[in-house]
Amino acid sequence: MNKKQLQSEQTKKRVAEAARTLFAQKGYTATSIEDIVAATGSSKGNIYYHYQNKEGLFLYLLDEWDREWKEQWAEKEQLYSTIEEKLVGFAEHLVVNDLNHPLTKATDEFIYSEWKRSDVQEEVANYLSNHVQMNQRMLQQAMDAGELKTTDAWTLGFILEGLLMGLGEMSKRSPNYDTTLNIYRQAIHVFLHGTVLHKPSDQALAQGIGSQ
Amino acid sequence: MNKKQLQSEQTKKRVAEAARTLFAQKGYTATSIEDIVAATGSSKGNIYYHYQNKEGLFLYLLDEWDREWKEQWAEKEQLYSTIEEKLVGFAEHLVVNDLNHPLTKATDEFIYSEWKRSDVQEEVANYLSNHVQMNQRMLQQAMDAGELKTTDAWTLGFILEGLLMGLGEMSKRSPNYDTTLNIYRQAIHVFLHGTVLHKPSDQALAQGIGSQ
DNA sequence: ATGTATACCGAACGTTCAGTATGTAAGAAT
DNA sequence: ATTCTTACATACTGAACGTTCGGTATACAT
Repeated sequence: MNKKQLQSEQTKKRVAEAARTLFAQKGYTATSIEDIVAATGSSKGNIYYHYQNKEGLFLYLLDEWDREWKEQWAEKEQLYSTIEEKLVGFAEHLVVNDLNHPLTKATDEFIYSEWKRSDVQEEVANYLSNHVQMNQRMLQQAMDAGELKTTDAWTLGFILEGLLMGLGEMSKRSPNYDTTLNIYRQAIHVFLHGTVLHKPSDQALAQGIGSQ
Repeated sequence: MNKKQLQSEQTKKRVAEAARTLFAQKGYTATSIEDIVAATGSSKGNIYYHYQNKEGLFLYLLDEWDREWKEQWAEKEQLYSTIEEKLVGFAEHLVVNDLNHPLTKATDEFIYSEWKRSDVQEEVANYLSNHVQMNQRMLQQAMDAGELKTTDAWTLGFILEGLLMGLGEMSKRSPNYDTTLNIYRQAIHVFLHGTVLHKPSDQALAQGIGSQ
């Protein structure tokens, strides 16, 4: 690694970090290249030297994020044994690493602003599909272990993903950390144990015993 | 009502309808006032005569949508008796009236593109809060009727809203109607009955009876 | 018949912003 | 010592778009 190459790499990172901060603060569209120029002291031409374009710069940041996210969860996952622990841990991981990540909102904005472009749509679909499959594996394991009712694991994975994504969507608006964490935990509980009241009489009747 | 006023109202509606179609097809940002001009044959000045600005025009469309949605659900709700029927009906209503509504994506785009503006954020928060409260009432009724376990109805309403919103978010990408409807129904089932396998031994032990 | 408010037109403006063309200096290669 | 390449700077382009505004036509009231 040359002295020159080293310098170059550093400036590239400097740009990336400044961009991340700005995207987080102002959003994707509202952050202009000029803003990044002003924040880095670097020049416009230089940014276009290091990154293909504005979108490329943003996608670079998303890649970094995804990589880190996966690494961290892979480490954490091993710590849990039962499906309940695992799901709660997963929910917590989401709250900590996604909900509070600076780029969540900017990413949503980016996706929806470019929502017509098929390549973006494809990538999002891919990302979701991966997540659903991840959930599916997790749930299937639990089914095989006799922890969960045996049903279609893919559908269940889809529902779990929907639940967590929806909670995220809602929680982005109200930034109370403890409440959010609590809601996520309760949501996992609902996912596992449901909400209907099993009247003693019902169970008893089903088992051929008198009520009460 | 004058002949002139009538004409005026008609053109206003003509603009609204053309705008709705265009917003649905191209999204909010990508639809220019010029596009609407071209589609209506009306002029730019005329559009600004009838509506405050581009945003005002869009919000007008959202208002219409919301009004219709509420009316239709109010009618439907009376038809159900148990909470299970009601929730399934609710889910179906969402799939039919929201997921397939032309403005869903454009609305998301609009919200995220204007996500910095506090008034927009407030309105969204309001909208969500209303929905959660709606769910809360529904669930509280079911709790009072002994259909559901008695817990915090607000949290449960929040979770339900999250679940449905997340499923919507996911289903927007895969437009298979039947699959979507099926997933929603199963999601309601999970919400009500959970996913864990109640081993017979567990229940039996809890009740002090031998297994099987 | 005439004044007036309403409905509508369309050219022009001002601004924003991603992207490019061109220049240059310093380090690396020969 | 020279040439070449890399890394960065400056100035500029061109297009898009929301909004404004001076003006016109039409229906209605008096």
